Amino acid sequence: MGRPSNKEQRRQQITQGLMETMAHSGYDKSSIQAIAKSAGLTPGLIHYHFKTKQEILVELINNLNGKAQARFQARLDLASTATDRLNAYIDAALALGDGADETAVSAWVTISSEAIRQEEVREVYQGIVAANLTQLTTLLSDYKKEMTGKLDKAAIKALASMILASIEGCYQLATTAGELMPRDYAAKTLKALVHSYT
Amino acid sequence: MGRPSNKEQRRQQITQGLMETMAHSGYDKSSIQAIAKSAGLTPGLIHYHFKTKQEILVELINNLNGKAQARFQARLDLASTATDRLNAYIDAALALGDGADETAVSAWVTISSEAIRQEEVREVYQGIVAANLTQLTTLLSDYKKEMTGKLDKAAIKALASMILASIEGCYQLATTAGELMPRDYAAKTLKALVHSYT
Amino acid sequence: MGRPSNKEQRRQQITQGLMETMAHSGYDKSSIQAIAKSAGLTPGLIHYHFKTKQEILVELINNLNGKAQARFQARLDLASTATDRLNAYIDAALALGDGADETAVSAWVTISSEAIRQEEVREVYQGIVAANLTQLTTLLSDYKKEMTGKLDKAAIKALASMILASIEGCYQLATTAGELMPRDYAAKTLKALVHSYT
Amino acid sequence: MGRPSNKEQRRQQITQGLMETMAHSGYDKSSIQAIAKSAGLTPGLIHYHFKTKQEILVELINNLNGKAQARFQARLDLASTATDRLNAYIDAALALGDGADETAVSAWVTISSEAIRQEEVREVYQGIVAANLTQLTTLLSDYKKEMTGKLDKAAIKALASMILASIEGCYQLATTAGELMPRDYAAKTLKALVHSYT
DNA sequence: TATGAATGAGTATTCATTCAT
DNA sequence: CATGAATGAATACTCATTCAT
Repeated sequence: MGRPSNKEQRRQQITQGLMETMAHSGYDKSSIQAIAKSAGLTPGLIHYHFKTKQEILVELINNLNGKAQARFQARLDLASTATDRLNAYIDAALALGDGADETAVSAWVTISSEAIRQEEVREVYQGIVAANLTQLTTLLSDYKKEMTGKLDKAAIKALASMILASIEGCYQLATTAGELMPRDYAAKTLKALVHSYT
Repeated sequence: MGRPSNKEQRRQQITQGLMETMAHSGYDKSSIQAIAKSAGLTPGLIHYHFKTKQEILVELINNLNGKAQARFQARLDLASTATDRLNAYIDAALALGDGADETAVSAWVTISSEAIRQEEVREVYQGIVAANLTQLTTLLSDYKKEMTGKLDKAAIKALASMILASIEGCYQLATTAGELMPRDYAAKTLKALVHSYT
Repeated sequence: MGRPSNKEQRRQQITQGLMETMAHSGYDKSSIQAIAKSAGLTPGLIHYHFKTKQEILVELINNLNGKAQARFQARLDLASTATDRLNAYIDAALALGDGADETAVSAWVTISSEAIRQEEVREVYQGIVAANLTQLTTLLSDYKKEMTGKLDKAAIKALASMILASIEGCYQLATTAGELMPRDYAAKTLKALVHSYT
Repeated sequence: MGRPSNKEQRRQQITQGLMETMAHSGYDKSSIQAIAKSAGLTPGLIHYHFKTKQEILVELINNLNGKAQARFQARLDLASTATDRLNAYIDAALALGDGADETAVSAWVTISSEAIRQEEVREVYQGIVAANLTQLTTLLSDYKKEMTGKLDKAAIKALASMILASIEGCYQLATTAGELMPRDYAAKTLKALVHSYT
């Protein structure tokens, strides 16, 4: 009895609203009123579903990460070798056409920058970075076995870090200076570098 | 007659003030009040020397870029081969101990993110990106000749872009998740990747 | 659902607040604080209902013009001849006892002066001037027919302009030097001048 | 000994500076810095010659009035009859081509409006209004004798007031809605009205 | 659930005036 | 006389959050 709950839908609407405003206005300039407008809701309702603005941000971060993981998993299902799996990771991160979902990429760059100053955001963000480093380390270890590469543990960790850094850097340059970048260079070049190295 | 000018000194003080507050509070939260406090000046005086807050930011960007170029030039003077010169570039960008000047690096990451939303900042930022791409392309072309590498023009452009992205990504991860990163991995790993590739 | 709207009432309160402060402090000195106080509201609420201070001013101009037109219409209903109608116009403008609504008159003088410097205000103000010139021209044409006057079109236009100028001038002197002016001279003298002329 | 004083010249420069900025920015927006710039001087020097901003305004009012009187006197020298003298007054005020010295007229309109709110300005302004009323009353009395007009003292006072109001109104409309006004209507129409009336 | 009115603290910017040189 | 650095108070406008309905 009573109307069916729409909490989940509303929360989705709201995080999407934040993502869109944040993509071109940044986090600070994404006022609750602006988010509300972008989500087609009213300011009061935002605070009915989220206690604070930061709470929306955290949920958005997790949403974006979830989608990225899903993209990776989808490609993983088609991969049979360790090389395929490593490529799947890089492609899932970069092969979207270097900015397929421009809004999401732009929002992610902004999130990285918010991680510098908001403790709680930093924690969530670092959790995601740590998870990705682990994931990449595993992928690289398997890959090394397959290739009888000579990398030691430290080198693998360093390589994983550099791959992650490159990906984040590509997001950033795609957002801030996309016009200056070559077409579709990112995934291809990164894969080539990694494969030549191992 | 008249009081001796101290404009240059004051402008320096102010841009440094912005750099420091921006490094841990971001641009929006770097209020004129905060900048003033950090610079040991009064808010009114800030606006006596700079018309707008954005003007301070633009000057800071140019300052930081100038220092980076100076670091590169210094290393360039010691380099004799094309390989040395390429290494000099990467080292100048990354070998500061992955965050020697943490404040400047953190400020730079924030600047990249501001480039998304402030037109004028974007223009300045893109100018610097373009200049660096050109610089790197030249370095890589020379390097290729020296190594009889097989890279074509497009590949060189792509590699230059990826190197720049990696550097920016390293700055970002150093700032947002420095604890998770290996010690001193950045310059070493990037150089290794590039050299194995060519 | 939701709180009942009181937008119209609040906007009225606010424009009245501006009118009062503007009448004796001018537009620039009518701070949002001052308007808020005069309206019995908080500064934040002012900006909830009006985006900018200028928007309040524009609404006030239209309000004042609306009231003036209403006064004229009321007198028009009682007028049967062209002479009556012309008198109705002048009386509606001036016969309020040369300052019956001193506050409104004073605010209007200030508005005229703001029209010099604020583009948007000027446009609205000129629209009202133009409408009044048209109105007066029609009144004078009818009046001329009734009186078999010898005025040509250009003379009527000039006369309409002079009547309007005289009215505005009366407002100004009433506000700035009211004590020096004779009692109730305005409507009577202007009507006499016009009638003797035609 | 010592350099020759340039006080008078400096004061002139400064009042002219105020006149110019005030003409299109109003009094409040005419900052000392803006006046200084317009006068080709420095802010500090302004306050060396004038204690306050208001003092500049008062001197400007007197300057403008002085010039107006001079224009009238010049025409008066050519006038032989009372009619000529009355025309001389109106022409001196209005025949400058309805805005010959646009800047001065615009500044004067602004001054009228400042008279509403600044006590000291109002006093000076009212002094000028009073002097003009007296002047006009005398002119009209003489004129009446010449024309054996039937105006009583009260009517003359009322007429003088209306003439002054019309002049001020013409200034105002010339400044705020000049494009809407007929060419050179002002002096001609006002003289015609007055002469038909007496 | 939902609306939108209301608030209070905060922000960039302006400016008359003072004053060291 | 002259410069221009410096200040402190004021101002329009923003916004997360609360709350009456």
